[in-house]
Amino acid sequence: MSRYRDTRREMLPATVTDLAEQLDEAGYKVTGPCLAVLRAAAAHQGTFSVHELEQWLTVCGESPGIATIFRTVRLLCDLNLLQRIHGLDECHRYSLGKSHGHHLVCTNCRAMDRFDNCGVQILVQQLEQRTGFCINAHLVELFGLCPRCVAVAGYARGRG
Amino acid sequence: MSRYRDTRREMLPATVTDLAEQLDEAGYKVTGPCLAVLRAAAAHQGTFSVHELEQWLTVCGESPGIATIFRTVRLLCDLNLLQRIHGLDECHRYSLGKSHGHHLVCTNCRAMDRFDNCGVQILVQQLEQRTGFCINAHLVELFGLCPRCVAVAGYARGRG
DNA sequence: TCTCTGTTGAGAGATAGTATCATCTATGCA
DNA sequence: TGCATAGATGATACTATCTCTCAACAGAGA
Repeated sequence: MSRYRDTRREMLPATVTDLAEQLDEAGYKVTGPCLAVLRAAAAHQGTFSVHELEQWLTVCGESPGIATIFRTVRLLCDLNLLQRIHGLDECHRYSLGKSHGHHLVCTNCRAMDRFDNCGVQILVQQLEQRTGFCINAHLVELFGLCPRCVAVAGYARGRG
Repeated sequence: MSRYRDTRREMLPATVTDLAEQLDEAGYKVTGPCLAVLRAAAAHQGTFSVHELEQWLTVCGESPGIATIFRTVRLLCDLNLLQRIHGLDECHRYSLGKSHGHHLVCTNCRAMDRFDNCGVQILVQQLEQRTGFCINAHLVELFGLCPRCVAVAGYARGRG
């Protein structure tokens, strides 16, 4: 077990503490650079890219190497503490959150809402019968405008 | 209108002819290198990457520059004749097909089935009410094993 | 304090994709 | 048929994302 629990716990926001504890429990050392990446991730509501984390850390005067940021992001993904967001055109954004969450992403401001029950079970059953596939994973992401952007821009809506 | 219709039509498979005609109708010249990329795409059942197209073309003794392949792929995407496949970890594969198709991809052999009605309309309505988002696009991709891979490997199934 | 083991970070490199620009080619017109 | 022109090509350089390697560093236990 790392020293993280003893020395740093009190001064960190809950999300960071939580993430750090899970890394700790998974047997990884929660070091300074690692903690910095966690803080950067936690500081970003909605979605973020690795580049954005790097910029945030630079602004804060902490800049672990880009390799460390990528490494920590990959680790968090492996532990299902971080989810990759699949955009319509890009796949280089992430959001903090436990496994099997789906995302509702604002295409204007990148705000994000998360939902769990995506209701594709019936579809999965139908397709398994029709195609003979054995379906064991799915990806459901929704895109649109968040209430604030709708209010600001008054965009017309359409269906994809 | 390009010369493509007059000179090349008879010697090409139907998929290629169809794609070429649509490029033609959209005002693009269907040249030799362009046609080669179309043939490469049509030759790949299921999904393919740009790198795979390049390799296929090289093997066939035709190798338009990588820029041309990317350019043609992007053009086909823009015209909705090609769809980007969002995998769980990668987003660098494509499949031929018209707009708003969803994909059921074999994670073992990359075989692909397509379906249109993904049944997320109810979910969209519920989420719009709950979150205030104005949802106008969605991404639904399913992953599993195709019948052949199921038969060969006898994989146990699980739910994602 | 020493040793061992895991982490960091710099840098090289892989992969995906774009931008630029000289050259080529199809097309329309005379 | 020849010419002018617009659009396509392809080589190359470049950016972005991400991985790999390895020496140096740091924490934990003896």
